[in-house]
Amino acid sequence: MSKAIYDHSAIEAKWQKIWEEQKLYQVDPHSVNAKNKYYCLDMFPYPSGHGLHVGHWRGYVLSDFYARYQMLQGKTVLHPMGFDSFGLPAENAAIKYKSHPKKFTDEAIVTIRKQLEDIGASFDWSKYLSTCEPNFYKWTQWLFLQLFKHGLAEKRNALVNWCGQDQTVLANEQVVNGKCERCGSMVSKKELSQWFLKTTEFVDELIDDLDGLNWPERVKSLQRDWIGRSIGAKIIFKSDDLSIEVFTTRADTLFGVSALVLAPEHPLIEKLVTVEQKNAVEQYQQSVRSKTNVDRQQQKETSKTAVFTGSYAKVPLSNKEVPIWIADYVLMDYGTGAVMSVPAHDERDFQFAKIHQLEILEVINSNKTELPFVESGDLINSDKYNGQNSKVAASKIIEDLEKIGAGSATTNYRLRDWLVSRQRYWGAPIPIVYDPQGNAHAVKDEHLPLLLPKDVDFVPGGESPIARSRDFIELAEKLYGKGWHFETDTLDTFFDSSWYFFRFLSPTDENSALDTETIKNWLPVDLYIGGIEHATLHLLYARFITKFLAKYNYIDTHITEPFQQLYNIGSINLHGARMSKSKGNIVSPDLLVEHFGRDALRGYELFIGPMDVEAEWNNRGINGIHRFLIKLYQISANQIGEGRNFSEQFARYLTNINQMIPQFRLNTVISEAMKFVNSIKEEKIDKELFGKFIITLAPIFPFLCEEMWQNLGNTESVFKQNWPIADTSKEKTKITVLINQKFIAYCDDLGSEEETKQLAVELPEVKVKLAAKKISKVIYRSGKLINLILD
RNA sequence: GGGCGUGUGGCGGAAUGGUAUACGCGGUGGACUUAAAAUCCACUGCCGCAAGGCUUGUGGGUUCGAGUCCCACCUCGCCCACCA
Repeated sequence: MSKAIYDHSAIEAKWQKIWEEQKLYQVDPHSVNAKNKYYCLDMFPYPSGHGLHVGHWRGYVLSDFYARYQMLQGKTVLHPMGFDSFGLPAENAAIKYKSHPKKFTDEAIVTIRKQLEDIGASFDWSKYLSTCEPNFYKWTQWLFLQLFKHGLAEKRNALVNWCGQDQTVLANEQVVNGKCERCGSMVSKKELSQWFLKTTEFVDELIDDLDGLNWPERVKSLQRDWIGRSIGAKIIFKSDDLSIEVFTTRADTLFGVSALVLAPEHPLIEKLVTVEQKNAVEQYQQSVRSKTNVDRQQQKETSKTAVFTGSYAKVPLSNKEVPIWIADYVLMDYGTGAVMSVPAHDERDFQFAKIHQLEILEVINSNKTELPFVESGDLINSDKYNGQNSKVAASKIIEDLEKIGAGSATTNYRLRDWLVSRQRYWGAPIPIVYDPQGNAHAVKDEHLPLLLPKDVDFVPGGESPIARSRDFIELAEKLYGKGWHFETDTLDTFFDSSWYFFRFLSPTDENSALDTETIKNWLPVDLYIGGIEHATLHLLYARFITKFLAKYNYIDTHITEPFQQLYNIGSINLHGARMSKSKGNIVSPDLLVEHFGRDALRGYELFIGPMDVEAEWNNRGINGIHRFLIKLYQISANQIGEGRNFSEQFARYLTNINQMIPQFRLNTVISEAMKFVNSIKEEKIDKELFGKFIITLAPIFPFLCEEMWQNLGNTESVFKQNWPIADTSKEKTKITVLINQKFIAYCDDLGSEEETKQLAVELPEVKVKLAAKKISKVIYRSGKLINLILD
């Protein structure tokens, strides 16, 4: 038998070129029947100067598997790729090297695009887009203006998150444990006038529509928790003529209130504080102000610092007088910034009351001796509500409060509006122009894109770099008149990525942002692949934008969700840590590709372990896949012909992988393929059967499979074929014979216990074990096993 | 503190309640080679010369049968965290 040489470099170069010439992956989205489409999308990358590592490959290989698999299922597959190319890293690099962010970005794009092509993924590059290009951000600006026109983009004063390192404000979602999500430095609070998008307008849909999505439960619950819906009541407490509003989820415990507690920043404090307490209160407020948010939150149970205002408030319905306190465990930016303290039935209030010697009155009956008792039960010490169940009592109390104008049922959310202004250069300018009186107006459509000015020193200085551009100042006056000026902040780059998946359907359309008809056919995305780190960032923003566009008919109103199925790929680690340039534990794919080939690396990325969990990289593991490919190639070159009938093995293989593929179990798909190949050994295999086998492997090993496919005499691409149909008709039913739980042999399943037992006891292996012993019991499971229990 | 995971050979990992350790890596021995690499073949959970016994974090339970289901505990990991 002659040795065929598996020359991966030659094979890969050959098919890469041919596929490109044939435009194998290019689709015309306008011509496709919606039923037969498959939109497969990767979270598009930021063009980092560090290039791709083997961890990045994993996601792209996975999405490419499904793109190609769906082609073989007869679907028209859209699998586009582009770059999320505005953002801080390029700008910071430019400052460091006294260059321009565009230059860094362009260079990185060239490198990464080359690396992406190396993967051999089925990207349709004709749909390419890059968010920093004017032909994209023109429409990003347009989108912002649509939000503005519908009153969903608004400039307002607010206490916002400020990153001193990056010299810009951040959205709530970009603050992680009090630190900047990008640079890790401490975030402080600043009162600033900023642009907000009203994500809270869609808050209920953002929670409720999660139910219909095929997303990992983990991500759904992260979003639910982030949005944080709590159903409860607003209750108004009177202190002389002042009204203090609190939010509570436990209106049933109203008769157990022993104090009102306000956040230190609460605006009513000034009016509430008595002369005697003035000094103490001001000192307390001062001490809180000097704490960072993290310090403030890290105290938790250990200490509940607080100060008394000297004033009292009346509890509605009971008319009890309770003291008004100030404590920093109450947060100004949640609810109303004030709470009613019920020590007997709330952990925090209990600690607070113990430290400051407040009354602890039980109003829910519990058998437990230990307080606080936070569950529901029947009311006690609550006047006419005594004996009622707390759930019932809560709604009754709210009803009664409503009658006297002292409260109402309400729902409170943790989600805040999305702050999108950034005081940095490398982003899309916010397309707003101010008249001489300072009123905001939309930049006219004919002036879009409002280009980023070039004459800018973009070293950050707390105000936006483009405010210092002469060109930008002059342009505003030229277009709009004397005294007019543009907004000088830029848009959060998450705004760019919140709509890019629509633009892939018409990336070069100069007349409109959205191709509504095509979007109607192609959205939602069928499979979206990326890391879990965007659970409450990008994925939330993209859902918001989609809901906005659907509500106002920019897209078909049925498309209320952007991503039907989401899959989170587990990270690839080295030495126990996620690969990153800063940790210095990067494995580059380039040498592996050269040595083992793209197919082998693709296969190993999938073989390394389950797709949704982290995996530890081991360079040597790729050997196994490479050997497998060599074996495969040998068979295709030398062992095709009349020989043993492998149709039974193949049927089993196909049945197994058909189950595994929808569950993303691609590591075991490869195992199954290896088993099948191992069973062939040196024997001949039927050409048609082997061809079917090649088709099933083509999504993983596209280059080699196309080569083998065409070497078998086929002239059309393997990706134009149909996925084989599993033939289960020939499968014989063999079942396991056990004696006292131990495996003994296989035997035919005759369908009934009696017949099968007769057959089983005649097997030589069974006869030996049985000897003179008596069978006391038979357990027969049709199609599975027969278990003979001996005395 | 709350939520969600996880625990199987030297390693990555496999196993609709039915032969635990598939598949691969690594290792050992052999073939080929002047030699090496590559490739191929055999063996490779643990104890034992063997027969045989033991083994899925620990302890219970359900079952003819448990890595898998139930209860309790331990380990490690991730996320959220004074959200009223």
